[in-house]
Amino acid sequence: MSRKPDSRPVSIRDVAALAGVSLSTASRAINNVSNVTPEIRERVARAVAVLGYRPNHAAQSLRRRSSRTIGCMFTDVTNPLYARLYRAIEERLRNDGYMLLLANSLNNAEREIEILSMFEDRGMDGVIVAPGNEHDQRVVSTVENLKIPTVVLDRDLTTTKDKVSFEHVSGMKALVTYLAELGHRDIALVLAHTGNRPTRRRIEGFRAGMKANGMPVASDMIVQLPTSMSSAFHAVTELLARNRRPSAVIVQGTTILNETLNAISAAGLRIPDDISLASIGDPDFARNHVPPISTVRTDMEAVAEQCAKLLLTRIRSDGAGEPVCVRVATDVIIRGSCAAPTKHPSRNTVV
Amino acid sequence: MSRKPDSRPVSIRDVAALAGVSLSTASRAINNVSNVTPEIRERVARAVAVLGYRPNHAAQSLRRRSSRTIGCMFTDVTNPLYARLYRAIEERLRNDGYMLLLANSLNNAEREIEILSMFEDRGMDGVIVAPGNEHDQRVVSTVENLKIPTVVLDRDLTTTKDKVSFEHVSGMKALVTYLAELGHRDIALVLAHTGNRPTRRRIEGFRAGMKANGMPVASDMIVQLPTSMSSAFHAVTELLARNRRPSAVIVQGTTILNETLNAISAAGLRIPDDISLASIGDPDFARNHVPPISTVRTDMEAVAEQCAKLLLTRIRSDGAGEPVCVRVATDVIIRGSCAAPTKHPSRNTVV
DNA sequence: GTGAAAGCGCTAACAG
DNA sequence: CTGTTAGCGCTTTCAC
Repeated sequence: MSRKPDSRPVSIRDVAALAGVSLSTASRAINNVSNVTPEIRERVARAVAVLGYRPNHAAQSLRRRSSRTIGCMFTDVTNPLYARLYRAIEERLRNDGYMLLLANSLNNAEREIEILSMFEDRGMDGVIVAPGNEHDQRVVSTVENLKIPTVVLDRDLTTTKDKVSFEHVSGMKALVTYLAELGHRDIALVLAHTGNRPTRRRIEGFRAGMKANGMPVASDMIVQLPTSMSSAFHAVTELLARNRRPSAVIVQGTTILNETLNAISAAGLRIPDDISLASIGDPDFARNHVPPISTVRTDMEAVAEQCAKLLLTRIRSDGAGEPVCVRVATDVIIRGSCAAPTKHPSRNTVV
Repeated sequence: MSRKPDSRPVSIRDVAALAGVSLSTASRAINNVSNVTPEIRERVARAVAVLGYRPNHAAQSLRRRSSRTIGCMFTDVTNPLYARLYRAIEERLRNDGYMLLLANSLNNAEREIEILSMFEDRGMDGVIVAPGNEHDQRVVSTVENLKIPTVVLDRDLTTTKDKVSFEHVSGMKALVTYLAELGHRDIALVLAHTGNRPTRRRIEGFRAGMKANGMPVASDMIVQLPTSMSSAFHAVTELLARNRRPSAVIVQGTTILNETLNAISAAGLRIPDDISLASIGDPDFARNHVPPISTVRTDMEAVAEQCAKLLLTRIRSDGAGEPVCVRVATDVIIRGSCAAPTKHPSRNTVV
């Protein structure tokens, strides 16, 4: 049965020998490249099957100068948004035979630089990155100098790399408009304070939405939490205890949404009767919550699709061509957590 | 300045040439192997710096038969537990120069088999896997036949691979005992219905705990939800509406915890005054919740440490040695969500 | 201590 | 259409 003591796994040599053809013919047959007699192709295929031959990936990579691997660098997979995006990218890219290296940068500049250069050293065919340090000059230039196809994800870097960014502004604007049409005027926004694009754009969209609907935005209606881990509970509790309490709150991210729900419940308020709530980002539980939470979300499958397309195109063209910048829409998903504000019966305001 | 048109990146040849030494000496100097004159070492180092030489990973892998890469296969990174574990493993293994390939199996047997064989083909130095299909014979034998160092994570596979498993039983037992000592007798358990080890063991631990404290466990006090995505809200709502409502509920996982919180709040109950709540698994928001949720948790850093240790040992010994099975403790973290049951004033029971 | 040479497993010219 | 040959970039005997 077996001809070798299994010391060395079978190589393409063995296949060629068994099929009675040369090395290169075996290679061609296996890779369906150029013309090979059907009969020979068949013989080689059989030999492959008999021997259980499996190509050596390192050798292929070395020779082809391609690892069929894509590197992903995100701040933290622990963030459900990134987890979902990763899953979607993996799903999309596996169809093309790619596997993914995932590195968490944990927002650390040194580390981001290191990861990026490891990706390069390891011959990634491409990378998808969302550097936490959008403004760190060393990080920015490391990204810029990458010599492999690169997609920058939702960052405002000035770069010649391909980018895919989310349309936060129009989404936020639409959400605010929806709320305005419901009759809300006192709308609060609660989000984490990151210096990055998403936060900036969301605030921008919020402001634009308020303005477009002829509403002023009091500075204390935009609450930026120090870090994404800090307690939104207290911030929201404070918000709800104000003399003039907002009739609607927009909160960003899974963690903050959770804590806001907690705070609203603790305050004895009902959604949407006493207060309307909408979320930026659409964690699974938002849909299953009772009532389900309205959100403004970005379709991660679409994002993944765009990243993949850009990357694959760039890879195939060997990096040639102008940088492309794709924008992915952000949609308002209306569910049951927003309603017309009550005529202040339960508001703290003195009527 | 530059001597080459940058068509080919600099290779170790270039380094050797610039340093005026042979290829092999350059290699030895770079890898700090065998004796090399300090002076030559210095010259080579300088050449490396000047040229910006970076080893070709594919070539190294081919030659060394080691990719310095570990493959991780989990059901779904979207599960916060796996996300945290991944992050911890990455953190631990990067110290040893490893990067990680992450593949989501999505609980699909075909896919698990495919992923595993890709890991093998791609010359992973080791893999850490938690197959969703613990009982699928093909998956099991694929794992068993892997020819690379393997750690099976918290599964009851009969295998000769190294394993690291969580001590669910003792943890659950301790949690139930804690609740019992608080005075609870009607304790419900809500978890997702997976056929896998964690679920089985948790139920086992729950039962053991009840028994040890002289409490009967009514069959309807263990609620298994069809899938982890199904609505725990309704299940818990039903639980709370029972004539004899449980005074304490233990719920498993982030999603179910969320929905349970939602259901309790919707039912107008207070934690821990009206009902005690404890969680299996410790999502970040459990700690930040008001009141903070008591949990039984496994320290993912410890798990990562064990996985890494096992894998590294196995890699260094070239796979030799008996399979090792490590158990990681599961701890009860007491926070504010459990209290002595009230004397049924708010219970549905007719007094 | 250092160099020459072989070869990891594979693909891609280049001949025939 | 197939075989011969030359490397990809690196590590590692084996001589010196």
